[in-house]
Amino acid sequence: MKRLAKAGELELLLLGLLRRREMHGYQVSEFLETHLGMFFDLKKATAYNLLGKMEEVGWVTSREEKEGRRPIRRVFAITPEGEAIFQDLLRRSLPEYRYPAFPGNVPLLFLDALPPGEKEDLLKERRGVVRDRLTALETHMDHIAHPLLDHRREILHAELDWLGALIEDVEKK
Amino acid sequence: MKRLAKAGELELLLLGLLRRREMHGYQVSEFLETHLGMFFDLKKATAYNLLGKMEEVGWVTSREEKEGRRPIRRVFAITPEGEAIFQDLLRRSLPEYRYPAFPGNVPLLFLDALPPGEKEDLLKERRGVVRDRLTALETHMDHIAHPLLDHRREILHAELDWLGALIEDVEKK
DNA sequence: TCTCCGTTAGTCAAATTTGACTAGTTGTTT
DNA sequence: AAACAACTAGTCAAATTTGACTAACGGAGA
Repeated sequence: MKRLAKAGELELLLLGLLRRREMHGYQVSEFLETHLGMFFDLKKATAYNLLGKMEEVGWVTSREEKEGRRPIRRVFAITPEGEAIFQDLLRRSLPEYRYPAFPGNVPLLFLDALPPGEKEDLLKERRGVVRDRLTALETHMDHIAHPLLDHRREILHAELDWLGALIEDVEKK
Repeated sequence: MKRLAKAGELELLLLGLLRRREMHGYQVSEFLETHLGMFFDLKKATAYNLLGKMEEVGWVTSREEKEGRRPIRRVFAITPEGEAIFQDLLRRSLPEYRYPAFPGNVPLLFLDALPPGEKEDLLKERRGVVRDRLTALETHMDHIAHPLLDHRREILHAELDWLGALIEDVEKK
């Protein structure tokens, strides 16, 4: 058996899913896409890759399954070692906080490159987009409740406030 | 000359830097690390790679420079085509808003896996970490002002509020 | 019943990103 | 002045991630 790979959030995510019930690869990637795609972005091929690695190190097992005349599929299940890793990883990563990356902020470095009038227009356009996102989210939240949705609302709120202040600042210049 | 590559934030960032003044690769990567490392995370090797690609498509040029007895270095400068791309990219990306990824939120999906007492403890520990980050940032902000620092403060604030509400929720359970 | 289309299940080559390494230069200590 | 650390400048192989592809099956309509 191979050496322990270092585990990150993606491994935690996959282990956490397999903990609920065993799943075949397609099921995993579909669940990720439809239920968690809003929050995390783990593509199908990456999921398959990670599942393969985690099998190599013994955190998950797989067996082949043939149902009806559908193509054979590999069903993954978490092992006791995987569960141990999950428990450890959960406890170590929950209290951590790493500041997320905001690649969308890059253009904000170069506001100086824009003529005075256009600058405000583009910022206001951005604010409009954020506003729309927020209203869409709040509508959505009438139906479904989840802490991560609350999180997103808070973040969008913060973006709005910040953009508002920035626009004011740029305007009074 | 090669076909146009599709440009993203990283290209915008590099073009924006080279717009101010020409720089050699090491200078670029050092500037990224020391001045922008807090905000964006673009490693040295990636920067070199992108500079190479951007040279292939004609957005930047490079010439060799020998200073004193130091090793030869390649000095990169933006071209008129690069400037055009920069202008276009800036105007298209500024009003966009893509929600950032929060990989650190993965463990929050699995709070159910923790016994009642520990859950609150770990969440409070996380809140402590965020709080410390915020105070550190506010101290830092007494000396330097920058919209992106304000942005970070707003985000950390939002995290704190959200964590507070979540902890309350979990406690009253 | 034949055809076409969307779903299921997964693979693969190519693109991207990174950590580790090299190798010369300057500075510092003893 | 010898030894050693730290800075400069960049390269490279390996790991990661992705978009595009395959191929079989099930169902709907003509």
